[in-house]
Amino acid sequence: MNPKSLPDKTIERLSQYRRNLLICLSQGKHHIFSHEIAQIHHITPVQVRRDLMLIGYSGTLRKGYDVRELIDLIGKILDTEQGLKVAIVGVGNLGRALIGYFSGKRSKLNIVAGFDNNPDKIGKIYAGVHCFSSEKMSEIIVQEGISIAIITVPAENATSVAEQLVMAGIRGILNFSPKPLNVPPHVYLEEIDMITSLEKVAFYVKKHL
Amino acid sequence: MNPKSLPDKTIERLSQYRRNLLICLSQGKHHIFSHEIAQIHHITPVQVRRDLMLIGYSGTLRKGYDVRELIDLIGKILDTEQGLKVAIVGVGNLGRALIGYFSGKRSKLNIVAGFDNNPDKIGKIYAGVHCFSSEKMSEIIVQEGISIAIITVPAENATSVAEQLVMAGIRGILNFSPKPLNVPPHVYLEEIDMITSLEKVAFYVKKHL
DNA sequence: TTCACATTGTTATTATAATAACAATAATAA
DNA sequence: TTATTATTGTTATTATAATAACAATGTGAA
Ligand SMILES: NC(=O)c1ccc[n+]([C@@H]2O[C@H](COP(=O)([O-])OP(=O)(O)OC[C@H]3O[C@@H](n4cnc5c(N)ncnc54)[C@H](O)[C@@H]3O)[C@@H](O)[C@H]2O)c1
Ligand SMILES: NC(=O)c1ccc[n+]([C@@H]2O[C@H](COP(=O)([O-])OP(=O)(O)OC[C@H]3O[C@@H](n4cnc5c(N)ncnc54)[C@H](O)[C@@H]3O)[C@@H](O)[C@H]2O)c1
Repeated sequence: MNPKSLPDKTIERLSQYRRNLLICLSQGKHHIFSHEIAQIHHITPVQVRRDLMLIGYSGTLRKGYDVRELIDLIGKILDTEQGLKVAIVGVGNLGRALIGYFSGKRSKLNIVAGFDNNPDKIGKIYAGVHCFSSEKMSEIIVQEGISIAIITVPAENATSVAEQLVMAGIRGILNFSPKPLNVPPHVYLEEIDMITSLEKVAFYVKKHL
Repeated sequence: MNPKSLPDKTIERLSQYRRNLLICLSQGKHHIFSHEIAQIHHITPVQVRRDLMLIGYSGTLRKGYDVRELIDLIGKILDTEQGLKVAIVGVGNLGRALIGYFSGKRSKLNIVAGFDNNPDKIGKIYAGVHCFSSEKMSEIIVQEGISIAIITVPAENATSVAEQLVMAGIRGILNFSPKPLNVPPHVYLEEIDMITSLEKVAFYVKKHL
């Protein structure tokens, strides 16, 4: 029940379980077995039960898990009650795609601002998200109490943007630029490196060629 | 020297090393120490040396590693000589951003086709990449010898698209849809789940709040 | 009632990755 | 020349994650 000690990979899977449990619920499915959850995610039932054990959730023998209860428990672990505010820095091709994708989806994670240094973009609204000048970034982050930032600026500006974000009090960063970033320990950093992902696919394709 | 046995994480780092080594080279830096590579990626020098040991590369004592040689060796491991062809299925917001991002960058991984089922998009060219009807997908994949596919269709269509791709002989898939896919063992699958990544950031932010 | 068994929950083992410890050596300084 | 040191290369240890083994138990069939 102590979320401080949950394995990283379990956190990832909880997020995925929840998404698909919500779909189950919407289809009128109220109970689910570990092997059913496993099948959806292409993992083993043991892995599922172990994850649920770690979060202290018990199912009913021969009846499985209560979908609603499980969704709620995962929410208690992953979400904060009031939700967290998110900003996107760099409203370019990827930034705009992400705004469209994320905004309105998660009730507990709201994109409340975009920042860009291109005058053409400043003042515009994308999928309901206002794009501000990056000069006002620190100010707005503090004012609005934004705690998470998504970095989608070109690689050459990613380092300085990250520094500004840290200075402004951001607590978590999701970095899409291929530039490795360095942040102090109190800031959580997650990097999505699509070039590496694609090259990895290529490597394994080559291997099995 | 046997690339069959390289750890997955080493493969990822090799891709990243190479990218930054190319930048070093372009800046006229011809030799580099393990602690310099480490600093760029915010890892330990030991990790770097271990990776290089695993690929059988030796540096020179007190002089470090030859940047050019290292880049070439990583290329020998990650790339195929003739390169591999890549297709993007789903030329929507994300698909188009990716086309713009990837095309023309990597000489050994070329996006040679896009596929969509929306008539408005079929026949159009995005950043030099022709968008074809998804009905012609199998045909063109076989014809062109495309071995890698990037899936950027809506979740509800991801499963059927993946099946078609496997049937057409695709050997590696990079899936951006949040739908977990199932592919036979001879097809390598890499999934990028941005919702999970963002929720993970939120979890750790909450934890340290 | 009793037994079989489907399913959960937990512990033990193994696999993978990261870190630490240390051995080797060539360049430099004394 | 010899000692020092910066740096590489390798082995040993520890940490993390996945898998396997198995114990527990309520349900329903016989
Ligand atoms: N496009 C993709 O599909 C894709 C995929 C993977 C990674 N990336 C990475 O994401 C980043 C953005 O890619 P993109 O294709 O959207 O590029 P883009 O050029 O379309 O967008 C970048 C945006 O950032 C803005 N910007 C630049 N410097 C800034 C600063 N200091 N502060 C605020 N805004 C600033 C620019 O004005 C522009 O709007 C890059 O680092 C790229 O490597 C992109
Ligand atoms: N937009 C993002 O930033 C983002 C981020 C993460 C994940 N994703 C995922 O990527 C996928 C695409 O997102 P998007 O925002 O680009 O959506 P989108 O609606 O803009 O694009 C989807 C495209 O796929 C095409 N399509 C639909 N069914 C198809 C089929 N069977 N064959 C071929 N083409 C088909 C549509 O015509 C459309 O052009 C979704 O699964 C989404 O969950 C998107």
